[in-house]
Amino acid sequence: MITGMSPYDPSAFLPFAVTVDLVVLTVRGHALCALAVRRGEPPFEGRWALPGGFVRGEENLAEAAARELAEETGLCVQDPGSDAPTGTAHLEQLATYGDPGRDPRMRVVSVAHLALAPDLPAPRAGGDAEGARWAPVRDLLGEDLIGGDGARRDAEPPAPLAFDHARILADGVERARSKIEYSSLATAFCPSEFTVGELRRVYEAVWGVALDPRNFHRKVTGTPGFLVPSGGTTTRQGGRPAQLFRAGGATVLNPPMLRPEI
Amino acid sequence: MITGMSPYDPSAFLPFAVTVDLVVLTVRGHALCALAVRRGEPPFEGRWALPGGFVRGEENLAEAAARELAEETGLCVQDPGSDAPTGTAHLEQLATYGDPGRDPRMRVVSVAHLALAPDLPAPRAGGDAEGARWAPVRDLLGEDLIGGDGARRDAEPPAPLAFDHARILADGVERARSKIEYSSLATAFCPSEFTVGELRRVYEAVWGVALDPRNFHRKVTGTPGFLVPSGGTTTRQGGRPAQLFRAGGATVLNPPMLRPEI
DNA sequence: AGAATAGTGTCTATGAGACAGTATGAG
DNA sequence: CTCATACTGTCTCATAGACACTATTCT
Repeated sequence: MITGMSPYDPSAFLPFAVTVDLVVLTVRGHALCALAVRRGEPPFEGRWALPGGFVRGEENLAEAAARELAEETGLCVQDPGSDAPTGTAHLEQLATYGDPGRDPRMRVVSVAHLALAPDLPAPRAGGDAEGARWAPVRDLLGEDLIGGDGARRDAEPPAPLAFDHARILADGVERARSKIEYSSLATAFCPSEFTVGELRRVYEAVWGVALDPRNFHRKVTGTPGFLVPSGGTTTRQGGRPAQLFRAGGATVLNPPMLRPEI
Repeated sequence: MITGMSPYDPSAFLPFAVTVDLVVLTVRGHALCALAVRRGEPPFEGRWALPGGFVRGEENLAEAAARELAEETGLCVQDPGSDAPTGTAHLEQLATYGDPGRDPRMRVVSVAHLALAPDLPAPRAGGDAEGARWAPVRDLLGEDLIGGDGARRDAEPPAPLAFDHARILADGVERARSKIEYSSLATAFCPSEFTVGELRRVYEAVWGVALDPRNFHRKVTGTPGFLVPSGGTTTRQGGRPAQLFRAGGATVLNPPMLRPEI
């Protein structure tokens, strides 16, 4: 890493603050939602932001992100062996943002992480944040201004997120939309047992499209390793009882579940 | 970014050094190669490493990566408008590595970038690096120890890369292998004009497989926006003259060019 | 002529999308 | 009964992979 400088110039080393920011996504109702915290201090005081915090001296980036996630939501990172009381989430590194001036106070490089969680937990405000909530992604990004399809007429004007968090959130959402195509990650949005219909509603919420229930059923049950029947059935959605499944061992989907174009 | 700490703890802010490391890939002969520089100072003195350097105060991460790339190779980042003399390359952020102890001297967070370049330039050592070379990825990663297929019996023992650069390189290679499936990025390995056969050899080198020339031709010429004929022909590969193409405007390939499994 | 590469055509298996039709519960 | 959801089956079209065949150059 400290190689290839020409000429070698120690004065080029200047100290940065390094933080982790979290894009925590879940599906509530029929909408893709993200965790937002209200800022309790300047800059952007009172505005919504992504949760995050400094990386500490003894932890690596993934550990810092997992710690922040636990502080904000109580969620533990999915890890076979450690049984979590409140729920488990998928966590992965997203991208790093380090433009000069993205934080007016100092030079901050933020390593954003993406977390996918089931709907179970109620958000809990951590520490100095005055509040936390699950907000529909379309509200946070102000995507529905022209929307002819999504009928939204809420009073709340979409105050933009603090810092460059709108871009980070957009990048995280696009990563999630893309990854559930060719991986089994959509099950991270579901509780440990779920039906094919519930999994389909996850795909519909993340992609924002309607899917054919019959073709979807044939596809996901036909992909080896994606779903394993857990034996039980449920009728919590109404209608004929549906078979319950757990996530199978497969992480990569072959063939992929390509989202319909436009 | 500086939100959600509980309790708010200014002492948690400790200074990091932030660097960019580069995974620069090209196709030489029939092998995927990466740019490696020899370290001229401890730690890991004399060992091969990825090129990289500190992020300066006034530049963002992409600018720092582009500057390092130009210093090491003379390549300019692909950008319609700016005509580069030595050649252009694709550049994108890869991932960030920040484990404590990855650099024994201090806490360093490295934002790795991935660059894809055509074979034109000879590597030029920058500044304090005592040398630079294009090395086959399989040599740098020591992947060919058991290889029954790839006949390699070179004298050079694969001394592992310095720091955690082997992992960074592996991540970059995997990103490149995956991205040429569903994007037109493979053309970044080609000169401005190229034949279908040359493009196929790029895919074969990156994936390490043999592809059917006839199906490949039908596929790439049938994907709209991937290739546009430039009018000329060439016979530099021997055999019947081949039509020359340029990269089309499409960045995403639909349908994708899926690599054969196993 | 023979070797090498370029390019076209043809067959087959597989999967996606559209949609008919049946099964089983709640009210 | 009606309605909602679950599930199965069938048809058609597009595409991938395998491979025969022709075209054009070089040695």
